[in-house]
Amino acid sequence: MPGKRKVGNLLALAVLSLLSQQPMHPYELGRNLREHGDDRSIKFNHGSLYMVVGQLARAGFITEQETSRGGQRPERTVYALTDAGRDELRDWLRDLVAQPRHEYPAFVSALSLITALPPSEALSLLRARLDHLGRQQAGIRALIEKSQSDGVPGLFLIEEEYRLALLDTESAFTARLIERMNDPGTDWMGQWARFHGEQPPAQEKTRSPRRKQ
Amino acid sequence: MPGKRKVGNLLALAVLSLLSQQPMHPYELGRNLREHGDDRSIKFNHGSLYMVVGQLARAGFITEQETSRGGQRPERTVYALTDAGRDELRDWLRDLVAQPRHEYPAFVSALSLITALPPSEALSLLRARLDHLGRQQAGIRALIEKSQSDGVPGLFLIEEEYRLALLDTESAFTARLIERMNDPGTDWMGQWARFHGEQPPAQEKTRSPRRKQ
DNA sequence: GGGGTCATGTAATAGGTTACATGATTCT
DNA sequence: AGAATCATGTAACCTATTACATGACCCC
Repeated sequence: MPGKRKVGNLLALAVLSLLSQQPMHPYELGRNLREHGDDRSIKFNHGSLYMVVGQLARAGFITEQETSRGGQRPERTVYALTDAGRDELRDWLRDLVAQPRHEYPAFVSALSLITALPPSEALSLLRARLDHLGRQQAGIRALIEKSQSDGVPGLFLIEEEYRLALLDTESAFTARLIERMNDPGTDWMGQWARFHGEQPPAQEKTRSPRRKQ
Repeated sequence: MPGKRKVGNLLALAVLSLLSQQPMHPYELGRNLREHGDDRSIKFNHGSLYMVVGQLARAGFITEQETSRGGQRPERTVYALTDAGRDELRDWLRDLVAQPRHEYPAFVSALSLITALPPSEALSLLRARLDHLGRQQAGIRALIEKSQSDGVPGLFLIEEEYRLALLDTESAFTARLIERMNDPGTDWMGQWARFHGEQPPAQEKTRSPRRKQ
């Protein structure tokens, strides 16, 4: 429903945002993204950056401003935001904040197929995940505390706080899943064992109670 | 770190899983994915399906079994899982369950750049999001209840429950963010207003307290 | 002064999405 | 019978990731 953007990669949004502060050449964009840790929130790699900059230029959101300054370095081009680019930045961001969209986290996929594993193995894998999650949580907590003690205003930590909240939820869910599997009251292990290894029945899933036949 | 898979698209995992139950031709795979609502957990579109099937075949995880049955329909090819494919399915799934990996949800990106919007606008956009989230939550709750009353075992609803848990977290976080913005004690709106519209300072973000200079 | 790594970018390849094509079935 | 929809796939086009290239600076 939300009409396609000319340039869809979120990396482009970060580029627009940086250029809204001052003109830069691509490499500088990359440096800023890394230094400010934006690459934790937005997938970034060298190649994609140049691609995205090219797309933005073709779409008229940014323009070359000057070119080939500096001694004998390989010809760098400085880009600046256009008015259209400024509009796109605002509009895109508005959309992103206001409109949640359906996403596909890997763990959702994993859960939807997990019954293909034998139940006892699934249990131990879930325990391993819980372990790793704990480490990640600790990492983010440390990061937040360090930033705070470095005087970074709380405003600039919200995305890490959000990420942490997601991790907490995932941990809690995983732990609860393990419990439910072990709880004989739910008979999950029984169902699981019955489905596992049988051919057709793993079919009968979520919706669509098999039309009449 | 986790060595690249020959075929990386999660849709391929779903294909392996379906073929582990019985051989099928691609269109049938698609029908099953849709009918069982797997397309809520795994991104799916017609074109990608054929691509992925091709990749799996080249990688030796599946093979053509028979071809061109049926009257004058356009030549359909039935694929079956190979032993290598069965191994890959298990191994991939194990990895996916046990190892959480860094992801990039759109809302994290949005939060990391949200200060580019004027604070009052951000507030109303967040309220709008909260609204949409509420609707999505209601939708999933309804789906789960309907499935339960249709007799679908709880085991097959875990991925929807997990998704719901994520939504709940996002809602709570968003609501709390709105509160904190309105709380004069935090002075977020003050900081925000100061950063917003100023050129360089929106720089000073998360990590890296600007090396000495 | 030669071996790394920084700075800067281009090109080749692989991956994924959209559009196109066409016989069969069903609806009105 | 013509329109819509299903069934089935191929091809064209974008996007994104990896690999390649090369002068400058920095370290011991």
